[in-house]
Amino acid sequence: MISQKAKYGLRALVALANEGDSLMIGEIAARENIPRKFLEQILLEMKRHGIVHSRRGKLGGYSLLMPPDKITYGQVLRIIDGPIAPLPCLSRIAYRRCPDCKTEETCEIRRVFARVAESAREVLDRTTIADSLNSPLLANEPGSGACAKAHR
Amino acid sequence: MISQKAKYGLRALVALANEGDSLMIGEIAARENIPRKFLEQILLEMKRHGIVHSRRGKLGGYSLLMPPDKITYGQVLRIIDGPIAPLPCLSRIAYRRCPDCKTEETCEIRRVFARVAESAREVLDRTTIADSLNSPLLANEPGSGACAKAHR
DNA sequence: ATAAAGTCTACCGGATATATAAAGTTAAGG
DNA sequence: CCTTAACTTTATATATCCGGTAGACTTTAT
Repeated sequence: MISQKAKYGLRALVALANEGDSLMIGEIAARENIPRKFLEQILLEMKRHGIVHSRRGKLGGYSLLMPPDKITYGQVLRIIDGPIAPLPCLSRIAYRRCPDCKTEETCEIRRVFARVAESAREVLDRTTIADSLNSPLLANEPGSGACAKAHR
Repeated sequence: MISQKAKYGLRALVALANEGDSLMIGEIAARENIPRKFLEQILLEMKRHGIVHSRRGKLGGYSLLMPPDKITYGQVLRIIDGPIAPLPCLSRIAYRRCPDCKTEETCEIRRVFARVAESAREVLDRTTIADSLNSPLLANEPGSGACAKAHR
């Protein structure tokens, strides 16, 4: 299960992309039904990771720092929820050896979850915010969503 | 990430399948490097779900209640960790509506995670304990692991 | 009867999830 | 320049889960 926080974060990005312009936290929170103060934390975190940009003061707000088709689901999930891999010893961003488990190469269950991780990444790293837009305007260039759709 | 508990549970089942016979909790715990008392809870839970069988008293122990190629990874994970679906509104065993999210059909992120869930199930529901055995004796009938392997 | 196994119930410390609160900073507009 | 409406930062709260331990109890073979 992904966290509520990640769900909120993704929905906020989709809202920003749909708007195509800057939006205030309060406006996003209201539209997407997200607790306002919680959303603040989430957007802050995404800002620190260079996904969004903010302007302070009156007339402030958040806006995307990259085009929607460059922001992948995987990227966002890794920021908010951490590794996608189902085992620490399969994570690319936070590899840790399993403390039990004698040898990694012969671990019976590792092989299985490696396949799960691979197929999850296949979807999450190829699907972008642009693939979730309301108006399917720019979502249909060959690079992104179409590929992910074609593969299954 | 799957829980430590699920990892232990799967490894215990593989150990039982490799042995092909009854094993005491303490023996499994020692072989697989699992805290003994914790393993008790895990095996009990699997017993309640009809995966294993136990004998009490001296000469007691645990043994599999089904052939290893009938026990899927998905089955075990659902018992120990709960739903495989990344969103509650995508779970088959524990469906819950997302409390936020106005309409389920148009939820932008739901479609994406539906594909993740599908591909995870594709692996986990087709892979069995038999696919993880040491000796690849009976692991090669067409029904189970071979199919999962062929698909990617 | 006793030793050795599983069974049951309870508990515990730390981490994580989901927020909420309060006290700043910054910038626009009058 | 001062007010206001935004974002920022830090702290706090609370509930739940995770990983594990403890101890008393029941069952069975010898």
